[in-house]
Amino acid sequence: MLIDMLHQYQTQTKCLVALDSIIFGFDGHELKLLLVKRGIEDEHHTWSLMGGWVQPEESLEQASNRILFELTSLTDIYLEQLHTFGNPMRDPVERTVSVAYFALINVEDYDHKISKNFEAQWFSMQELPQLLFDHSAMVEMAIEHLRYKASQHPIGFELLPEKFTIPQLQKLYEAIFGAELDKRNFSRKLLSTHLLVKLDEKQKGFSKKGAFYYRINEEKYKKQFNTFLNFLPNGIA
Amino acid sequence: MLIDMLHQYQTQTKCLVALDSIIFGFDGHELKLLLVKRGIEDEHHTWSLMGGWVQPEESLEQASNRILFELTSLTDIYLEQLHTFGNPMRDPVERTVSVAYFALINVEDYDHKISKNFEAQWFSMQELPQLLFDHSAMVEMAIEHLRYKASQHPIGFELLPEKFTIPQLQKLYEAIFGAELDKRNFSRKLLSTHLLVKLDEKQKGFSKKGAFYYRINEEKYKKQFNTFLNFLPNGIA
DNA sequence: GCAAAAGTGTTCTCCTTACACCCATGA
DNA sequence: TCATGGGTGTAAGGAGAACACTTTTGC
Repeated sequence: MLIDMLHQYQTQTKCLVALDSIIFGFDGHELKLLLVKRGIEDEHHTWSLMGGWVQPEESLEQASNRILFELTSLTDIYLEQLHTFGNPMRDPVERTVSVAYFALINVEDYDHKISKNFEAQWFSMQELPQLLFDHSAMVEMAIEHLRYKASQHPIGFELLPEKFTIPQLQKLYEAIFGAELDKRNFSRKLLSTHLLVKLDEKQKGFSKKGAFYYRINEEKYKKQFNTFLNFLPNGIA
Repeated sequence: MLIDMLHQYQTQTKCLVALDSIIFGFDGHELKLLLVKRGIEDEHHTWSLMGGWVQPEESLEQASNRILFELTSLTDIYLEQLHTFGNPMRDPVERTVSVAYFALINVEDYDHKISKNFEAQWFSMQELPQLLFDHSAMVEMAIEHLRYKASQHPIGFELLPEKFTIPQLQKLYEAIFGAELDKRNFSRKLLSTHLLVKLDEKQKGFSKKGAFYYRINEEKYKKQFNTFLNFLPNGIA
């Protein structure tokens, strides 16, 4: 027995499809989340994730890149689909299915380019305000995913400038996991991947000795992306 | 500057929201995929994933459970959201965003309960037919996810009957990964989790000696689900 | 008694961990 | 010269991998 598909297309109720971005940033000390203010009748001036509607002619990936660009003017951002949220009551205005993407950007890049069309602000993960709808659940899931992902891949790069030092990267990992790591073991494990290229330049102004900058070996990184490593001591996560 | 949200709700074009299920099964030897025949004008009698439309009053989880139940009459199935597919051209009839769920069931359970409303069939993963739309990409992603998940959690249970033997579970893992595993190391690693309860009963009829049945310790399993283990020799995956 | 699958133990190696000292530099 | 953070080496313990023989029982 076959399903009469064409009939079904016509009788189905359609649904609004939105997209929300969980945007993580790192300022050198703390992990941060980028939020925007939204004005909605009942809930005026609530902070929320940056979001938007999926347009008729664009894919979800395109929509997520567009929406991120509208806010930050950044392209080539690490962006990954996280989960789709579709509870009928999640948006009290009208039923909306929202596809959540999570993004990693470095705060420096962003600050130059912020769009004035939005009232946006970085929040420490420790001090998040009340969020719109089910956005808190999205953030929760995103941080969990970030932890998992960072524990398996050296994904932390994406949150740092192109040139970064190993101590910076370590601080980032410590911020993500809320735990202290041993610098000797961390740098050994990291360098053993051969994904980092040491530069001649040293970081100035922060420490007296100065730490060497590294950059990522893009090619090798892409090739090895699906290689599972283990960036964490066993006790954590 | 605030976004005028209410205005935006009214002017957005809506979209069909569907759901597709990648249903894995295991028959003791091979990993299988459950497909249904769909009749669509241009592409008559194409095999496809089991799918359906998300109804106005139901959540995505509810929809995925309902759709699976319609086909298999099974409840309490392992079901997990995989990814949402939204390319504008993925469905030539009309733009449809599809949320893919992946499901694990054991073939025995299913065979008694199959609904006659669908023409459904198990396919070996080695011999999949051409699939509708982007369903092949969904299957691809699902098998990858199954491999990852199985490498970290003893999730294979879900594909087996309630009582199962360790050699059965090993065969399942070998089917998932397409690799042979050492039975001594496999059973040691598995038993070290203390997630299995040995039963007094032995499997009859398959081997002469007979293997002891085990069942899972549900409580412990749920508690430890997020514990990452490592069920695979390093070389694999 | 033999074929076929079940079940079990040990050694070696490598990765992980824990831990402490010297180095370079700016003030 | 001293304070601050950067950078490296090593020894001990544990987990993973490789590997072979005994057990059970249906035929």
